[in-house]
Amino acid sequence: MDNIDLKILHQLQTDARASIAEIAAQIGLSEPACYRRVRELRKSGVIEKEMAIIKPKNMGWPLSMMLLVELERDHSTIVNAFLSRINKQPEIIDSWFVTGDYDLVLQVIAADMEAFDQFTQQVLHKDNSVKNFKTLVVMRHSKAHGPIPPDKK
Amino acid sequence: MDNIDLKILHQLQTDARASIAEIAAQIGLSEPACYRRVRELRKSGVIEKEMAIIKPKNMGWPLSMMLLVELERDHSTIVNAFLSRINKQPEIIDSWFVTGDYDLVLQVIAADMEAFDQFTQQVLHKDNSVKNFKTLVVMRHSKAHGPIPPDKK
DNA sequence: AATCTACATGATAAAATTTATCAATAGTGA
DNA sequence: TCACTATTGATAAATTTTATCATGTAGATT
Repeated sequence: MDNIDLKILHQLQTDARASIAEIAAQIGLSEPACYRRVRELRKSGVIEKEMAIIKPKNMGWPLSMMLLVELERDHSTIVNAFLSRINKQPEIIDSWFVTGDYDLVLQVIAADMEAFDQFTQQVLHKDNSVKNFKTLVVMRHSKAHGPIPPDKK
Repeated sequence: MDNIDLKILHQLQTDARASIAEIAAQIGLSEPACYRRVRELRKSGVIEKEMAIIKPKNMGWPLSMMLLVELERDHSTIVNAFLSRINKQPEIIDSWFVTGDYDLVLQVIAADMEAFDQFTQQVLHKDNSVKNFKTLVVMRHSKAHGPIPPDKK
């Protein structure tokens, strides 16, 4: 994993559909050499996946929330069970297990407020592992999926 | 935007490198027809972009934080100015403007704690728009970029 | 110093995929 | 029924990805 790889990764975070030829030109490398690096980055798992980014509202999910969850206990077995349980919910599109004033940050999408209310009832209120949670309604996703810079500042 | 488009979008969120032929087969459509739909979805902006997903730690950013920020004032001009200012920071890879107990949720990456401390000094403490903020240290990104389901539950 | 090995590179060619062209089909409203 | 529009499928051309092979460079060994 050298500087060239980092540049490739940065490029692919901006546009995963750029052709190998374009990337190769950008970083001054031959096409096959660039191709092999990209292939290795994919195979090794450094590139987790390549995916389309779509605004939830454009797929019929106009509401987006950030949930700050506090759990009852910190025991890892319980936490892991809880995480694998809730991560099955398709409405939860991102979930971060954190330490600080809360234990979990969830990004949840919903078709409407009623559906969101149902979600909280079934997934959170019913669950004994949840002590409480706060809902932040997303008004604007003001910066989305910024590319991770190749250099540390 | 019909059901077929939604299925295509779901597919592309799982794997943006699937060939048109694969997608077409999956949803029972000819290759050219499928191709044209994908092209329109891209052109119309429904597909915002296609990008590689990479864990920050694999690019030399081992630390990840969620910041819960409270702003001094709600005036939209001030808020917008603040947002466009901080969104320039490459360490901020996602930023949600929300309503509730906080005004802003930021995902920030850092090479180490010292760099993170510097970041908060320069970007947050120095800024008059910031009333205060809480830091949640990410221990695990337990669900990442879940695909947005094509149907509303 | 010479040589060997491991590894990444570039040139080229083959395979696969994307994209354009065109004729045919299905659905709409007059 | 008859145009009109929009979408489709078949085919072919253009582009891109991928494989093959020979070359070159750096580090280790004799």
